[in-house]
Amino acid sequence: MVPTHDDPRYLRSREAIVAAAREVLLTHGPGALTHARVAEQAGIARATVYRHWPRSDQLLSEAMATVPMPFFDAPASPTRDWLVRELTTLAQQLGHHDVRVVATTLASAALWEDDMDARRARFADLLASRLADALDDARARGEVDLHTDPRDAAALVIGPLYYRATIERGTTDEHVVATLVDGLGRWR
Amino acid sequence: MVPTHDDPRYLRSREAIVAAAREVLLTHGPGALTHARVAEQAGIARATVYRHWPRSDQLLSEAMATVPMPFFDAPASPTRDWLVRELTTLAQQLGHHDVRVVATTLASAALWEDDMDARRARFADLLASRLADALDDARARGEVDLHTDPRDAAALVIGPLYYRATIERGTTDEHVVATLVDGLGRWR
DNA sequence: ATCCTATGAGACATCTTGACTCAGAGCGCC
DNA sequence: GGCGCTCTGAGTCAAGATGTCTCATAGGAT
Repeated sequence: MVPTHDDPRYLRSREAIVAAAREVLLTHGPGALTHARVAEQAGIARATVYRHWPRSDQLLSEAMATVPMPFFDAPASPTRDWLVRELTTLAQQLGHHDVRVVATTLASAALWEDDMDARRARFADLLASRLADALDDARARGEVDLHTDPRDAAALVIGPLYYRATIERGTTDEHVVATLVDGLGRWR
Repeated sequence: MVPTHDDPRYLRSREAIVAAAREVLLTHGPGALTHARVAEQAGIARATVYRHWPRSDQLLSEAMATVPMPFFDAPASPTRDWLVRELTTLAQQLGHHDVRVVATTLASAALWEDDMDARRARFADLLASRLADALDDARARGEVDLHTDPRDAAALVIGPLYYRATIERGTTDEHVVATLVDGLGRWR
């Protein structure tokens, strides 16, 4: 009666579809993400794809969810060193094609689809919160005198990396990361 | 024999198509930009749209070109004041839906289409060059000691505004702009 | 071995896409 | 005003895409 969803055949198809959707998204872009194309890439029947994800925007959601996006790790002390490490990692991840695809697709799709916008909001909020918390903590410990509101910090330090990666299509070096961190406030 | 291209009928159709394409792009997104939809929006025959722009990516190019994008004006002195003015304007323009649509569409489409990537590169280079030139000039006049390479300045100051507008979907206030400008170097 | 469920293969109607045709209207020119 | 020329509107058409449905069969639980 009720669909099981733990049938090995079901899970196998599901995995094949997700992997194929991911592949299509990353190599041909969100515009190429159709049921037919995913079925072909996965080597399964078109009807099966429809059974799992009836609408193609769900397919896109799923495909995007499979690409690991950069987040801030748990803060460490001293906060300045932690922040430099995290931003360097983030800059490096933004150098990867997969991450750029998902980031730009997210920013673009969020303007037209509600669930994509919700995903964007969660993503932005998570980054901003983690950074703000770490900075609040550093400030409480007297490690830094901030020049700005901690909630602005994400835009201030991630923004340049993001712009560099998606608009200028280049990489960000260590020196720029250090400049960004020092721009947040006076570190002791 | 040879198509004229200054026939009033031709120009009228062209204008109607461009306006309609712009409208469709801005209200329904690049995915909705089809010949049929543009024809309907423009109130003209579908075949006419094909005659003017046979491929739909050309339609997208045209539509995007109709939206005025922010650039830096000619530098004024003192450079710091000019820069604050320009960045404030830029932040305000990034608050407009039209500009966000074109910016995110550009970043996204550039990953999949060569001419979009060329457009992106021109856009990024123009912004970076104008800013770098203005900063070089300010440095030569002794107005500023830069902390970074002037070619990095665009990412450093535009990046946060761009991130704020497209990922966090918020506005940037004057104080943040001032922080950004002061982060570039020591102004005299 | 038996039953149940998911899949594969295909049929099917419908919609979309891009090309083409042709009559008629709009425009430049005299 | 009248005469050509060219562009447009409206429609047709074939090919392909899209979404639904059916049914035989294979995979897996018991």
